[in-house]
Amino acid sequence: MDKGHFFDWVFQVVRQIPPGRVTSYGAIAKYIGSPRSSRMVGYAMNASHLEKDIPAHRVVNRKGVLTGKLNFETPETMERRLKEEGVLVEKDQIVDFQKHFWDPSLELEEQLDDVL
DNA sequence: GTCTTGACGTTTA
DNA sequence: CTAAACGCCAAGA
Repeated sequence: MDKGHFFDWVFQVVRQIPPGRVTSYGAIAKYIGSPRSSRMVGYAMNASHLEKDIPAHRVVNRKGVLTGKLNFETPETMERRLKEEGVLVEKDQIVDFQKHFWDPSLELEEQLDDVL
């Protein structure tokens, strides 16, 4: 609940994204309790390259477009990694985005329920 | 303390 | 249908 942990929350959620799945900035923002802070999620991703084990390539905008691919080591890294995980990408856009979509507010809820 | 900048999302023209 | 503008909120200067 600490304000300064906004980035950390984002990082934690992104780490939970399973391979072959993708999510949106808005979904993460909503999950951490700031539905209007979708931009901040992307902003946090910008710093994610400093962190470790942050699959930022699995985070795209609501349309499923690889907006931040230029921010990666190389512009092709994001698309290549997604394809390696079985996610088809056509012109910087994920094919069947909704099909691969992973909603933390849903998926993580089941995990919590399973733990409880 | 203010001002600028964004890997976004929604609303209007 | 596409394009542009607005709103949103946290960090860095």
